Amino acid sequence: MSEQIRILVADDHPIVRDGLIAILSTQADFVVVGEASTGAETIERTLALSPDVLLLDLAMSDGDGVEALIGLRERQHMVRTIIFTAYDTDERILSAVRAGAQGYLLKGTPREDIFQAIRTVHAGGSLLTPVVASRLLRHIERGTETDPEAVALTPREEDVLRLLARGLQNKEIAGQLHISERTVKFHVAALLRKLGAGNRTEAVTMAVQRGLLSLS
Amino acid sequence: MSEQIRILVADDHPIVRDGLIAILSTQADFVVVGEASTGAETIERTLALSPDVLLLDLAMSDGDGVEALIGLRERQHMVRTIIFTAYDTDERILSAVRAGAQGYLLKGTPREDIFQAIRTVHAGGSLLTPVVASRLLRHIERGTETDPEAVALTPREEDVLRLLARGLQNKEIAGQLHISERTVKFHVAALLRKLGAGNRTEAVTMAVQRGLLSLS
DNA sequence: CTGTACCCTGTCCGAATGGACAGGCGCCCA
DNA sequence: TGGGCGCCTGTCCATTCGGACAGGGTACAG
Repeated sequence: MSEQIRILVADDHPIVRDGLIAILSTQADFVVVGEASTGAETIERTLALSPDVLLLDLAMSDGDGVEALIGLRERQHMVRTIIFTAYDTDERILSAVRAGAQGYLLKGTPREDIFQAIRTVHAGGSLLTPVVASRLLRHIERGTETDPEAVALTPREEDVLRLLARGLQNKEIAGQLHISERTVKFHVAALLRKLGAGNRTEAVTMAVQRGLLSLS
Repeated sequence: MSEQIRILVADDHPIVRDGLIAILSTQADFVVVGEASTGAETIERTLALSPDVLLLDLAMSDGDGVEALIGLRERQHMVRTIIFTAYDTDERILSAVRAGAQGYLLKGTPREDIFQAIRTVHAGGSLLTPVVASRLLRHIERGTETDPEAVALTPREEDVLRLLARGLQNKEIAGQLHISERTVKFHVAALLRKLGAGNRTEAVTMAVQRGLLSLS
């Protein structure tokens, strides 16, 4: 049994964790060594347990799964990681891959494919579905960091975006952030340009679709 | 063993189904008699298997879990139903309760509470978390159907809302729907009024938050 | 020190937005 | 045969939005 793959399951839904544990337990070469329901727990348990593979949900209650992954990388912890998410449109998948995830799985994936994915990643391989793979390829082909699909918003732009989503108008946003209305328009214009949106409404929906913004 | 509660699990994520089956199987008085991954399957299997309790996800790949429930009610099938969803802000929860669901559970619910909920509902009780319960109470206290929280959009308004979310402006929406720009403004105004939004951007985010619109 | 990125501010202007009037047509139900 | 509702259309107007000019300040890396 020394060949078993030691797995840590990180997801904020008990059901999903139980589901993963249940189906992973049917495989003789898998053993789930721990669970985590928050980003902080994920870092802590990974450091403590040193699993072979980390199954990580992007939507953790205390912030982002990507943050947890970046936190681990900063601590030089190179656990092989599979992102486990409900949507393949989530921009954060790309962020996660950049942060060192070896692959990702949709929650709709058949269980056999999940087993195979874990074994592949554990064996040193990586695993991406066509959608993500093609987006990454566009990165490589262009050989550039300036990918219109992968915009990096500045902190201030995120502030404006958040208020934009709440339906505030420029003047109100200016009041909230203690800046002039003109400056708000400056940041809004930057958002439209970076997101490729034609107006503030489209900017908000596109940001949501890319996982840059969550409507709480 | 004739006292076992026969359960049908409907969710479009295999993992969630497996998770439910796994934890439900630990209870001697539960038996999962079937699974469904789409709304159509849910109706079909419920009619075929007549489970005691239906665990139903709101987000089914082929449309709405609520639709499946309404379809069952139209066929006079009164299976006791628990909605199983990730968000408690979803307007569809209220729709589901109106369609005859006895309760709902968040996917973040601890497994013991899930067991208890199933037994409660099977025993003829109902089960609502404080958030949903209070919203329903507001319905009853007001004794009215005109609940500002539960707006009913007309088909045309939904058309406009969908295009609004894509960032189209009035003139473009008019072209898409083959109506005048003025009429678009009429429907937009109706949306703002019904949703209580101050502008189109807020209307879109509020609609998404209430489950009236999904950003595909 | 020079470049670069981020943040902030201004004026001017055409276009889009949303509200306040007002009205017509078809359908269904009491 | 009303009345209600959904859907459609119009004009007028104040406000908002977004772009096209401009520019200045700070912080940090090479």
